[in-house]
Amino acid sequence: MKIPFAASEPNQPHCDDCAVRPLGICAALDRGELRELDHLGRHVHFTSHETVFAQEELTTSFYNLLEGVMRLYKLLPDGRRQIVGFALPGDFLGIAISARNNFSADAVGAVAVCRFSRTAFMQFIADKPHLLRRINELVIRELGQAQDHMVLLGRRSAEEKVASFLIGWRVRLARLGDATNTLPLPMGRQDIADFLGLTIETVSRTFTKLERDGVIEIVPGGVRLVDLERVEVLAAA
Amino acid sequence: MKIPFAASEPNQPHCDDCAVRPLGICAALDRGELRELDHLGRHVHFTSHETVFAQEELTTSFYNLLEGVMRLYKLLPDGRRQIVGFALPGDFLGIAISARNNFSADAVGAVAVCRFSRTAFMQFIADKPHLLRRINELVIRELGQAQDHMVLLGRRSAEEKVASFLIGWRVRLARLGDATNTLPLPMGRQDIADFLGLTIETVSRTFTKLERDGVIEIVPGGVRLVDLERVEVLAAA
DNA sequence: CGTAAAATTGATATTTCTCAATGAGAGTGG
DNA sequence: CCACTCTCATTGAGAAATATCAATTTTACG
Repeated sequence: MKIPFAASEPNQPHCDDCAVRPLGICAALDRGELRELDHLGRHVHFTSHETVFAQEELTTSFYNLLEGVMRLYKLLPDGRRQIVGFALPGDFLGIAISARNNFSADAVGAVAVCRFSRTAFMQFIADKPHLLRRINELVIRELGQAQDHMVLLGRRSAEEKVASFLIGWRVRLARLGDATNTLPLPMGRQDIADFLGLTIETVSRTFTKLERDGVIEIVPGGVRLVDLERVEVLAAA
Repeated sequence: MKIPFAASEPNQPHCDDCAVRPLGICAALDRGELRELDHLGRHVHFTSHETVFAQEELTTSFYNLLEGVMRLYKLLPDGRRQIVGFALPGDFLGIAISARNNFSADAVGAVAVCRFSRTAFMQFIADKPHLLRRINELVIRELGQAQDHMVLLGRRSAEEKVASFLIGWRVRLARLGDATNTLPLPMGRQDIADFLGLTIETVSRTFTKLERDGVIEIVPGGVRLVDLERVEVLAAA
């Protein structure tokens, strides 16, 4: 059975010993600001498949992802889904959002976040130019990734899409310290398909083909990049 | 013959009587800031197909588009192109760009821009929280559009893509005051194709089909939305 | 161990692309 | 003013990639 509601942590930890402290937003904060932030954030847990926030909803909170993976997606009225990104620890969700959410977000596996009230956080950053600049930087980086992804969606073949996905995922995990050629893929095939603009069958067939070609090996819960170089060539810069 | 180099205006106009003054960045500036900006910007003209800046180049300038249309695009090594957006008057190019350009930009027809030195502009905004917030807003809006476009590229049919494009283009022109059902399409079919992740032939066929169905009428230099409602249904919100 | 969900595989359908030809319009030089 | 040429758009026929539908197989989980 699933726990229906997100549980709030009883003993609130401090920013000082936060795992994602050197990542994302918090990296730009000085000692005093961190202390201030300590009072604004609350740790919240979500179980797999729980929705953290939904498209079109009024944005009441911002989230700093501490642990786990989230999928960020948009739905068409007829149910077609496009995943616009996967969030990893250190990613800050909400800055890139106006009064209403542009997309939905839910947990892929267990997730822990640091939640901030939107208004409180807005107030916190309002007159801190260095923080505003930092946030700007982060949003601009996201925009750049979005543009890269447009190229992938609009102009690449299924095989190139899958290869690019693996390379991109690897790079992101590497930045979190997990620098190995065996990639965990906590999201399902359908998620990958909806991220790459493909069907689940095409994703599955492409994985199989890459494995037959000796480029990757499909392992439980992920993939091993047998021939990294070749994956990179397929991803075609 | 084409004029090979962009011509710099001899008599520099003032922000006060700038056509795009109430749009984009400048809308957020007060009297004094505008006067300051007057000294930073230089008007520059480009002729059709001229490149304003190129992908990977070091970003030395920001541009406020005054007149005309620009296409913003990324190229794959093998020449495939994805247009990530079209810029219209009032759009500010550069904020969303880091040290190196994320994409190339060139003129679709004649273009006039107000050019700023990157360093001077950065200095200008550095300690103006209200301006930083405004820029944030604009980048976030762009990111939202990018995410919408991902849905289009990844999950929509050719017909839906074309219909969405027409609706989106109409909305943008309407914001500039041109609120009619006859849309000028200054960009060519290949540009539309590269924006929508289609081939030129598919775009052409889709236009023809929409015309046969009595939804649009293809006119020289553009398209008339005969049955706006139906276009909107096809665009499928 | 049994059941449900997820992934894979196969056969076929459909969409979109590719290649090739034709047609229309804009600008040029005679 | 009229051929001429060039580019761009359209159209057609066939090919290819990916989607769809259906059936297994595998994995995860109680």
